[in-house]
Amino acid sequence: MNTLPRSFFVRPTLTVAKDLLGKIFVRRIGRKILSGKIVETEAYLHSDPACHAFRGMTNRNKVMFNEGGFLYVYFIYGMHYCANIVTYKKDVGEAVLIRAVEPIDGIEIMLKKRFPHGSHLKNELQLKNLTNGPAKFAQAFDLTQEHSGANLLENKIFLLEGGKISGAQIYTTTRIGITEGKEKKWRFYLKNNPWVSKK
DNA sequence: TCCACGATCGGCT
DNA sequence: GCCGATCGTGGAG
Repeated sequence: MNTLPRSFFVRPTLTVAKDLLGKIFVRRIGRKILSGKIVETEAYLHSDPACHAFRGMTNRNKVMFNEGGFLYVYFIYGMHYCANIVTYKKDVGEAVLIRAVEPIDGIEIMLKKRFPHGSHLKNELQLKNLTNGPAKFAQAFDLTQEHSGANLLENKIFLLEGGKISGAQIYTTTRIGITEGKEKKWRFYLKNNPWVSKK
């Protein structure tokens, strides 16, 4: 499978948000590999008040002003991290939030990250709860502030071409957890996928 | 300096 | 369906 090139990310953000569905997010920790198929995304454009970059560059959001193909991780609600993929051109300030993935490789490691005090039982509920939400995905893949700014064309955190996704498999709707720009239909997910966080 | 609030989750009713 | 946890951020003063 091919690694996604810079040119994939340096395109209009709504296009990238849709095209990211079905792609494989990969994180290498030493010799171990964690991977999952992206099943739910949200787009954040610089002209949109819900976007962190809306009011210009700050210390928190400066990573968003890179050209497409970098990771932007931020801390939210005093306890969670969320991971985004920077999109479009340098100095614009746009990104796509990864809201959910379907786990593929490294499920045992993800279980330990998500349920450090839990049992070893890998029941169906635990499997689903692994990555069916933006902060759950970040925790399962051990993505924190220190990974913000990572170049997705290097070999630690990167994306792979997955199977083909047709437009008919994609559902388009409004974004979650915001008060401004809530009418915009900039959330995309794969129909009938159990890991999608909210129908 | 201060302070309201958030791209959430999990537990409880 | 509702609510509490918990703190960084940035806008206001």
